[in-house]
This record gives sequence, structure tokens and C-alpha cells, in this order.
Amino acid sequence: MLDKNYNPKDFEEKIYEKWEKDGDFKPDMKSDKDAFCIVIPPPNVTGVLHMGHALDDTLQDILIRYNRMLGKKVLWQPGTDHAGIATQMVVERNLAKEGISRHDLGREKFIDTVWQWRKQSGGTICKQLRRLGASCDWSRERFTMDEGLSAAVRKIFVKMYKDGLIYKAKKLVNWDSKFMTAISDLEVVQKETIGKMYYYKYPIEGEAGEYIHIATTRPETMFGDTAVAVSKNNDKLKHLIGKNAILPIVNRPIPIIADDHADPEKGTGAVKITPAHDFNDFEVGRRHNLPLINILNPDATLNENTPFPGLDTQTARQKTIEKLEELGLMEKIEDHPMVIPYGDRSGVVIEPLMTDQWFVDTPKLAKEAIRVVEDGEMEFVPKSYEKTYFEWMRNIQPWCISRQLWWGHQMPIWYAEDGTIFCEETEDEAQAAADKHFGHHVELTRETDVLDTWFSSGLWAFSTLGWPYENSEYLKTFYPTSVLVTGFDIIFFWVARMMMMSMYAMKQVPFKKAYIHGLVRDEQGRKMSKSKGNTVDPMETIDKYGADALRFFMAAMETQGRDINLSENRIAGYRNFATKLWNAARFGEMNEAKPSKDFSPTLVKQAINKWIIAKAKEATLEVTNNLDAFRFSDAANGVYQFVWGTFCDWYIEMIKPILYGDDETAKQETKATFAWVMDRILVILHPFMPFITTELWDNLAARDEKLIKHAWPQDEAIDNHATAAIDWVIDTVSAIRSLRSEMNLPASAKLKAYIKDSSTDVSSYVKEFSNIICSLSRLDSIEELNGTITPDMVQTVSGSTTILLPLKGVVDFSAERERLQKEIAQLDKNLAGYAAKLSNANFVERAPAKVVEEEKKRQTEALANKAKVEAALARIANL
RNA sequence: GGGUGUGUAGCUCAGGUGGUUAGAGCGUUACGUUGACAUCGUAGAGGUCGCAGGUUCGAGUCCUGCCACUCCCACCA
Repeated sequence: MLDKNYNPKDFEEKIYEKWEKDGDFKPDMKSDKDAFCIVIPPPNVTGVLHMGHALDDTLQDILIRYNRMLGKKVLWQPGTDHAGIATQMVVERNLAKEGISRHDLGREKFIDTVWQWRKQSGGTICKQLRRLGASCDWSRERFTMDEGLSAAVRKIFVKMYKDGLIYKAKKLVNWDSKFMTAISDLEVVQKETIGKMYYYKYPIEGEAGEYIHIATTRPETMFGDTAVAVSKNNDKLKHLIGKNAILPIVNRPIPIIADDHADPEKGTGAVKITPAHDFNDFEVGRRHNLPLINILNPDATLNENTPFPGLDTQTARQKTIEKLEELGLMEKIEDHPMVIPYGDRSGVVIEPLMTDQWFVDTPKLAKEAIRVVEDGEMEFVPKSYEKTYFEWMRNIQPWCISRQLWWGHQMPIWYAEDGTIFCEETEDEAQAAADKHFGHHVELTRETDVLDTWFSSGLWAFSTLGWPYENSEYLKTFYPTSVLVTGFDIIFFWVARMMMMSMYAMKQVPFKKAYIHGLVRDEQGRKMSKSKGNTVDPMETIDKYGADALRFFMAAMETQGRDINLSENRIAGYRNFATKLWNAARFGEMNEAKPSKDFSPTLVKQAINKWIIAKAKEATLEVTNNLDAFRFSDAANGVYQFVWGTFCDWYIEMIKPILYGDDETAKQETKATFAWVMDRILVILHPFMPFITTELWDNLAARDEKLIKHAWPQDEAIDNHATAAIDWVIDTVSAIRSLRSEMNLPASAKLKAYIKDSSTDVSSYVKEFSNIICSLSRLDSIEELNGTITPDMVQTVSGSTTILLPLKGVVDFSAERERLQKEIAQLDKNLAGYAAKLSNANFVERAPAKVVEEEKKRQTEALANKAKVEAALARIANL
């Protein structure tokens, strides 16, 4: 017996545990069916589930469950990411609470601490994914720092190094002074701010009283200046080219050079050049062979190349200005809108800094990654994201992969004392290579830098499947994977890197399709963030409304290319939908509608049952087609509409007279049909709402087979002729209900109704369905009009059918006249439209014959209806 | 500066290849406790589809321009 109330808490977790225990998420490797595989975008080990995950993983689970039911060999490969900076940050923060820094511990102990920390709290997000219903094969859970995945990292790294695709270079990189590491371009976020523009002047060497005027937003960097640039087309300033300016405070002469980087229209037309601290200046410096002077320490304080060693940049800036003012060189300070780079994780200002770093030659790797998308080997859904991808890939810069962190994959690089580099997968191999190279034993030291987290994530599609060491059945079976589902915000971080790394390592795309979705925003459409305090915890939502409601919300709201605004109201609405289904199932249970093995939908005799079977098959086809096209909202709304609007609102109401009547044959068939349709609903709803569907499946009958593995119905014949009769009943009932409501006929008023229609079909419908119609529209009786229309009959028209209600004494006829006038006005409006079209020779000649025919039919029908309404009006003219 | 997307009912949004009277949920109005469900039912009100042109027999849908907003990338000495 089902509980009176739908209470997801009672069964969701229990059901999940059973699935997992029974191994239902594992692919049947012996099956000869097609493979279907999704690798999960690995959440950070430090992470907790947020609404973005809830969306991403719901969509994946829908696809996974759908394909599993299609009978494919299905693997959803789960795992987590070690998330270098993020994790190190969290662990360091925890240590800081005890007053310990990572340096107190030393590298090895610190890394141990991270592993310990991962052990105790690393499983949180995977537990939360289980609450959501994610049917991942947890027995294959991977972590980017696992030995297997680390082996993959080492192998690829060495191969790339030997292929010349990884190299070390001294370059200007984005430097994060909080973590004291280089970061990639993508980890820098630009923020608009109102800063200051400082105007001051440098004296010209040997020309007393002559100055060159400078404008800068960062005066403190002047100690790193090694030139001033002026455009050779700058008539006002070009005479200074070739002379020297004297850098004030430090009194160092620097050349005034000609370079087009200096735009005569901007600032003062003269630009101070600081090659070691500005990306543009670096290029200018290279063109002119300028020396580089580094003025910063790794923590972004000024160094001993400046008069202010140890001061942070802000303080040094003030000091510099004071000095310039003392020297009488400061001219003015203006507000200036500008964009300042910040570290996306650290939140501190990013400094361009000259350091030795390791790079991947991404411009080279991008070529194949671009080609396979051009050739359609990998498709973006929606397709428009291709453009974003191409745009970025075609302008890609070398990727800085070295991080001066501790938590991550230490690079497999060893240095001999003379600096010779040996890159091998193991220390022994490196040693052997070094010894051979030098002809004798040499001491090696290992590179301390670790790799950017995204390096190992880039291998995720094949490293999780066992590459390179396991001779993996899984790799053979599931690679390339079927589809990747992820947010547009990590196309560059991850999708692009996976494409490049996979094409390089595997010579095959990592996934055949990439489904890209938007962001989950708050109710007002604002981005959710902890700092704004507008985040909603999916776990709380699940506690309150059930996982099924949250999942269905995500599916129903997911339309391609748009963000989703979270709406608690709407989630509650989908909880109500689950309640509705629950109660429909209870209705079946109370009426002993049990699924029967002998039942075949093709043998059904009664129109009502034929009708619902055809509708159920239509709904199935709709869901199937939409899921195949990744149209999640259309798929979800299709089931929703069928369950609530068709099955509950019409079918259940229509079969009540049968179930409470005494035609045993009809009753039995109806019960069996009900059960069949209920089962069908559970099947097609299962990918969206796995919990309630399973709970009902298991409770409504003894089953041979689990719902999660039940076959998805395919290639069904739909009897399109089976629906006409019941569609007519629905139209008729709707028309009568409207009429009753518009005329304010009390619900208690039991009425007689007459039907007038020339069609012989309708004659038989009236007899066959009179009890259904009466029950649904609260009539005493309904029959064909036998005789003439009496003046007190109020009429309404539906299609070719005229419905007449004798209402003498029940109704205010002036209101009825008004209603009929309104109806005539509406018909006139439509008729004018039809006439305009049909009298247009162009339309009649050029539109397809079918369209013209339809238009004529509509016109004829409207004319007939108008005549009827006018007649009705005439009849009651004097009442 | 380069690129992308969006603008449809009070609100949040659907409307693959142009073709009935433009849909849903929520909200709202009226009625209703009828033997699954008030987490409900029935009926209704509510839209010049951002603006202006164009293509077409026919445009919410295609094209051009404009307005407003979103996001991404680059850069601003």
C-alpha cells in the first residue's frame, strides 16, 4: 500500500543505496550493445555541491539513465580533481587557524597533511552527488592525484617534452603574490576600477630646464624603466629621440627611443618603458634590446633595485610621488578608469614578473583540436559555441603550466649541476639518462615546480579509463566518450585543453559531442556567489522538496544556450507534480489496477483506452526525440504535460464512470490499461525523476525487472485513428464547461443537453460516451436533438458540433445575448482574415494547395458557425 | 576596440526547417470540498512578440538598420 502522502525523504536515500549495492550503475561489459560513456567534470575534492553541479550532473544523469534504458553499455565515470591552488589554499587556511604555515611543516609534511585532509572531507561532494541520484559507477572513482592518473601525467609530459612541445623559458608571466606562483592567463580576471593617472616629468640629460612629460598609472615601477618611448610621427616630441632622460630619484640616464607603441594621441605621447613589469613594454624592450630591471620580490614588495626595498607597491607609490613632488617634477593626478588584473583564486593584484617557467606549445597543439571540430568529429551543442572555441583556439598563447606550489603533480624534470635537463618518467630513468649523457655518475636535483591542475584534467577522458598502463578493456570500449556535459565558463579551461591533450595523446577526440549549458543564477538573475550571500544549497532544497523535484526543475528549465534562474516556487511546483503522480498511482492501487502480463495494448477494444495508449506512445516518442536532440526542457515538459494534462486531468476522470459502473469486461480492460499507462509513465519519467518512479515501480506490483534497467520503448506503431472519438468528447466537455461557467450556471444545477451534428460518427459518439460526458460536465443527460430547436435553448459550437442547453428559468437571457454578440464579433474577425487571404490571387496561386485548402475549410466552418450563432441569437431575441 | 547572446502575458521563460485564434509555470479573477490529490479541480482575464524598414502569398520565426541589456576576449602608458 502506498502512503497517503508523497514523502521523498522516506525512500530516496534507501533506493540509491540499493542501486549502488546491486551494482546497477556498472556497465555490462559482456554485452555486445553500443557503448555510451560520459566522464564527469571532476569537482574539486575540496568542494561541496552547488546548484551549478546540480544542473550539470542532473543533465548527465538523465542522458546516462536514458541510454542505459536504451540497452546500451553505459558508463558514467566519476572522480574528483586535486585542484592545486584551491586545495592548497583551504589546507593552508586550516593550518593558519592553528598558527602553522606550510613552511613550518615543510613540503613533504604539508603534502601529507593535504592527503589526510582529503581523506576526511574529500568524499563530501561524492556523497552529495548520490543524494542527487547521480548513477555514476563509483567502483571506478578516480582522483587526479591517483597513481594511475599521475602515471598518465608523467608519460604525457615526457612525451611532450621530447617532442619539443614543452619547454622552459624566462618570460614575463602573471605572478600571484599571495601564493607566490605563476598562473595562466585564464586564471587572471580583469576588474574595472577607478584608479589614478599620474603626470610627471623626467629631465633631459644635458638640456637644463628641458623635460619629457610622462603619464602612468603606476609611478612606483619607474625604477624599472629602461627607456622612454616616443612615436617618430610625434612632431612635438620626435626631436627628443636619441637623447637621454634622467630617471629622477635614482638619477639613472635612460634612452628616449622611437617606437610606435607610444600613441601621440594618448597620455602625454611619451611612454615610460618598464620591460620587466609590463607585457607591452616587454615587447618594446625586445625590439630595442633594452635591459630588464626586476624591481619586485616574489611577494610583490619592492626589492633592492629600488630606493624602497620591502615596501608594498601601494606604499612605494606614495613614497615615489612624495619624492617627485619634493623634486618639483610632479605635475598632476587625475582619476582614471582602468582595468586591474586579479588572481581568480587569491584575489590579489597580479604582477607581470620575469621568471623561469615551463610552457606548453599550445599554438601547435591547437591545430588538430581546431581541425576535428571543423571536420565535425567533435560537435558543440548548441553549435554556436564553436565560434567561441575557434576564436580562442586560433589566438591561443603558450600555456604556462608550472606552478610554484606544493600540492600537485611535481614535474618529472631533473637538473644536473651544470643545468642540463633530464626529463623522464622516473628518477631512475632520469639518473640513467644523465649518467649516460655525462659518461659518469652525476648528482641530480628534481624540479620543485608542480603542474597546473588543468594539465591532469586535460587527460581526464582517457586517464580515467586506464590509459596508459592498464591494458584497459574500458579504454577500448568507451573511448572516445560519447558526450561531455559542462558549463560554458570552462570551455577554455577544460574543454579546449582536453581537446588538445587528447588529440595529442590518443589521436582521437575525447568526446564526440560537447553539450554546453549556462549558469544557474539566483531568482533575480544575479550570479550566485558566497560574497553576495545569494547561494542556495542544493542539499537543503533536496531535503525540502526531494531530489526528483530539483532534478525535474533543472531539466525543465534547461533550454539551449540560456542561463537558469533558480526559482523555489517552481521547484515546489515540480514537487507538486511528483505528488500528483503519487496520487494517480494511489488511485490505481485503490481500484486494483495491476499490471498484467496478458495485457497487450493492441488488443484493447474501448475507445477511451485506445486513446490513452496512443497518447502515451506519442508522449514517449516526443521524449525520445527531444532527448536525442538534447532538448531537455521539451522532453521534460512533454512528460509533464502528458502525466498531468492528459492522464490525470482527462483519462482518470473519464474512466471513473467505467470503474464505478458494472460492465465487468470494460472495467477489467480499463484497469489493465491504466496499469499499463502508469508503467509507461514510470519508464519515460525515470531519467528525470528516478526516485519516485522506482518507488512506485517497486510498490505497485511484483516485478521481474528493475525499472533502472527496463527497456525504453522504441519503434512503436501509433494508432492515430484511435484518438478521434475521445478528442471529440474532450472538445465537447470543454465547450459545455465553458458555457456553464460563462453563464454562471451553478455547479449544482443538473442540466439536459442536446447535440446537433450532421456527422454519423458524432451520432454514435453521443450514445457511446453520454455517461462520460455527463459525469465530466455535470449533466443529467445528453442526447441527439430530435426535433426542432426551442427558443429557450442556449447553444455553443465546437467544431462541427452544436451543443444546446434548454435553460428556461435558469438563465439571464440578456447576458446570453451579450455572449453571443461577442462570439459573432470574434468570428467576424477571423472571417475577415480568411477572406483577405483567399481573395488574394497571390496567396491562392502561390501558397501550397494544402495550405489553401485548410484556409478554405476554416472559412467554411467559421461561416457555418456564425450562422448558427446568429440563429441562436435570433431565437432568444425576445426572452 | 573585437566577438557573442538576449529583448514574447504582471513575473520567470518555451516557441528545431516561416503556415490555424502565439504557449507553459507562477501570480491574478470567479466558481468548486464531485468516492487519487486543496501539494487539488473547473472556467476566465491578461500579449501592437524591443523599434523601424525589407524579403515573402504569408514573419514572433528570414534579412538590414537602430535602441536597450548580458556575457566573453583584448587593451587602455
